[in-house]
Amino acid sequence: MSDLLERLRGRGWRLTAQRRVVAEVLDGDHVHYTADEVHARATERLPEISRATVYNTLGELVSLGEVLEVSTDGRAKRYDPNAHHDHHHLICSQCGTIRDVHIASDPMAALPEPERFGFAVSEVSVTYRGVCPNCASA
Amino acid sequence: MSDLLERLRGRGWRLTAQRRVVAEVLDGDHVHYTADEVHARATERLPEISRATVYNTLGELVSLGEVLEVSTDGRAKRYDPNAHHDHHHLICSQCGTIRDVHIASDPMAALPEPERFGFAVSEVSVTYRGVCPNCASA
DNA sequence: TCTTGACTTGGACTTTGTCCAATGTAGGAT
DNA sequence: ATCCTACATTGGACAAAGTCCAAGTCAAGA
Ligand SMILES: [Mn+2]
Ligand SMILES: [Mn+2]
Ligand SMILES: [Zn+2]
Ligand SMILES: [Zn+2]
Repeated sequence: MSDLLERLRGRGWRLTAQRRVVAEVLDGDHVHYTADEVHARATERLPEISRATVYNTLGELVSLGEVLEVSTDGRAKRYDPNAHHDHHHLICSQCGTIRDVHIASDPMAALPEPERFGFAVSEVSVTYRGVCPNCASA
Repeated sequence: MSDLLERLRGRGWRLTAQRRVVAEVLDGDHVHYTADEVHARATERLPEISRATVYNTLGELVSLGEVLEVSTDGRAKRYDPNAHHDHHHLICSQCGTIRDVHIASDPMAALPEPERFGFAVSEVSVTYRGVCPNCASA
C-alpha cells in the first residue's frame, strides 16, 4: 500500500497528515478493522484526528476501490485493504476473528441463468462461519 | 408457517396476541423485512404492539431456528422466515430488493482443507449483488 | 508568500437496537 | 369460573454506529 498515496495524489487528493495516517493504519494487508479501531490506531500517531475524518477517509477509499467494506454480523462494518486480490472470508462465530480465504471454484458460475431473475449480477461474496481453534480450545 | 405456533406452544411458549401477529406478518415465505417493517405491519393488526416486543419475538424466533437473520449492508438486519429450505440471496445494489436463489454447487465443498485454518466450519452463505430489472429500466 | 477551495473538527443528530422497572395476562391450579 | 403468578409486554431511557454541518485550518498552485 506504499504507492496508494501516489495513486491518490494522482487522483487529485490533497495529502493531509490525517489521510496519510489512515492509510498507514490500513497498510500491511490482512487486517479487517472497524472504523473505531482505525480511529484508535490513528490516534496513536496523530492524537487529534477526528472520528469524522476517519469516516470520511474510509468512505473515500471505498469509493475509489482501494478498500473494501465488509458487513459481517449486524455490528460495525469492517474495512479491508486487501482490495486487489479476490478473496472471501472465514469468520469465527464466537470471537469474530476474520481470515481471508481463497476458494476452489467460481461461485458466480454456480448461479444458473433462471435464478438470476433478470438481474445484471456483478458481484458475489462467500462467507464461511465456524469456531476458530483458539475459541475451540477454550 | 401455520404450524409454527403449534411448534412454539410445544416448546412452552405462551401464545400471546403479539407473538401471533408477528408470526402472521412473517407468514407467506419469501419476505425479508427489517424489524421496523415487521413492526409497521404488525401495528396494522394490533395497534399497540411495541417495538421492544417485536425485537424480543424476532430474537426468540431466530434462537429457535424458525427465522434467519440476514445482514446485508451495514443497515438494519432483515428477518427471513424461509429457514427450512437452504438458499442464498441476490440483492439489488440500488434498491435493496432481496430474492431467494438456489445454487448449483455446494460452496462448502469449495473451501479446501488448508484454507480452513483449523476452524470447525459449520455454515456458508453466498450473496450475489447486481442491478434488478426494475432499477435497470429506470 | 498569498490565496483559496478543499479538508478537518466537534458536536448535534439519526438509525438501529438493547435494557429495565412497572404493568398486564395466559394458562395451570383450585 | 376464578385466582395466582411466572412469564410477557410496554414506554422510555440508553447505547452503538454512523451522518451532517457550520466554522476554522491548511496544502499546494500562482
Ligand atoms: Mn479480507
Ligand atoms: Mn431468504
Ligand atoms: Zn474465535
Ligand atoms: Zn433494484
